[in-house]
Amino acid sequence: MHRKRTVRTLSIAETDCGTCPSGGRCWGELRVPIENVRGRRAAVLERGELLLRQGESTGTVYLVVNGCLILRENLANGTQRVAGLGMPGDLVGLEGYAHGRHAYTAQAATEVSVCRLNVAAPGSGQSSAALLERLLLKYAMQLERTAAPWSGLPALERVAAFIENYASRAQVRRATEGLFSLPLTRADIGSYLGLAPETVVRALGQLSEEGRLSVRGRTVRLSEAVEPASASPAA
Amino acid sequence: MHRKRTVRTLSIAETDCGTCPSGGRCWGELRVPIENVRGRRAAVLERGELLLRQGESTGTVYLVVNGCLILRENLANGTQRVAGLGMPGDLVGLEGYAHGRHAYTAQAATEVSVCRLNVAAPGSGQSSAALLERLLLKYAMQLERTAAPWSGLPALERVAAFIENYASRAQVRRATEGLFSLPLTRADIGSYLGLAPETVVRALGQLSEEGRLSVRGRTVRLSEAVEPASASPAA
DNA sequence: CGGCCACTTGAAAACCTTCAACCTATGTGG
DNA sequence: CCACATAGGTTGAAGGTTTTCAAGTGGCCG
Repeated sequence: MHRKRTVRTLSIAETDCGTCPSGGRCWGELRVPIENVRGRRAAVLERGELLLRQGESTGTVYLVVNGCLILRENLANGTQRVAGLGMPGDLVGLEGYAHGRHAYTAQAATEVSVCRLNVAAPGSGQSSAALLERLLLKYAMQLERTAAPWSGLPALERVAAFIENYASRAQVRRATEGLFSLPLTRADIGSYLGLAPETVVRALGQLSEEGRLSVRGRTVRLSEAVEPASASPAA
Repeated sequence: MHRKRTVRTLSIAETDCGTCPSGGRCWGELRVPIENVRGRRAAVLERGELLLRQGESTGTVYLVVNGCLILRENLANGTQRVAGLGMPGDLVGLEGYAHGRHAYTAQAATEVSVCRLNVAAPGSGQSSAALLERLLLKYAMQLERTAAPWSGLPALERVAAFIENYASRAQVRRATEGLFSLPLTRADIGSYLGLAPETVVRALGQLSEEGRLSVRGRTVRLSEAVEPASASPAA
């Protein structure tokens, strides 16, 4: 194909959401009038162009005005998946803002116009309130976690990912040496992961057999961090 | 069972995150010191207690300090699913804040302690910046959408839900009478939904046959809102 | 002790993926 | 203007995984 990989230095103009032709529609059905929010309106991206790339370290946050962005994520095992869409009104680039590094590549699926938002860099304390930054950061992290990384995976991996994820969010490890108690029933886990309870049972059993963890009832012990799995040059 | 459905009026005390025993750990690995954030520390919820209920219309936002909350969602068809977990550092109750109505019921899976945050009601413009509110609202909506509603569904329903979701986010309907162009390949849709491209093809075909929509290539027309499917007394 | 709930296990059925072939539209070069 | 190349789309059949159904175990509490 001949997809243009350029991120043109888009023609940019100061805009005030109050006077923007979209009439604040991008901000959704809010009950509050748009007044003080200002953005930099960037011109249209053509189909195939990239707005940002995974790994890039810009803190720019964009608001999608029109069109559709595909958010593609390169997985550690070399495969790729579509992690989400950027639709009118969505904010894109928050992981870059929160972590200084974009979690996915955003490619225009149609013609897309975006606004670059004027958000102070995290930690600078310059923006209207320090609280704002803080909540933004929180949210970005939460969002990222919610975008379930176990979407297309087989049941075994889904359960494994869930356990790992739970352990990390529960801040296990340091304190308890990987031994902890899972406060969910098999049915709850299944409901969360989109699996039948029986499948959760069998997956846990198999993970036990494989030595990736040990389970007895709701007590789980994680095996040593067997997590690298990254820069392997396999196909 | 004998689960206590009470939300006790918890013993509440003003706290400053800077002097809290958790030492700001709830806020995660942030690069900025916690100074101005204040919360109201609520006492511990016992296992089984509810922090908030789906449909309730309070605008309270909580920060989980310790423990694990299960977020349960009652679906329109009468079934229930686990929509997520509330773990230490997570914000809970933002849908209530954003829409004035909680999207799920939060039940304590372990002993849980939370802080009630002092966030001004949306629209009041009282908080440190109007921008703050706005970003919060945006985020809450985005979060909610990201928590893919098609998690455990069969392929057919997943594709149907995706199309509906796309159409609504693309703000179709009004303008185009349900006729629009899907800017994704079958492979992209599959990758997003965790399905094989062939499965997407077949699902679209079947949805067409069933009259729920019509597809030709990337052109889609939604049928009349055939969405009620709610209060049917079927088993 | 009996009941309930969570958990476990096995076998059959349903579903989805994979593999392979073929079709269609679009754009390129002759 | 046509032939060809390519990416996307479609269809069929085989195989694997997950769900469903059914039965049985174990622990906790009244």
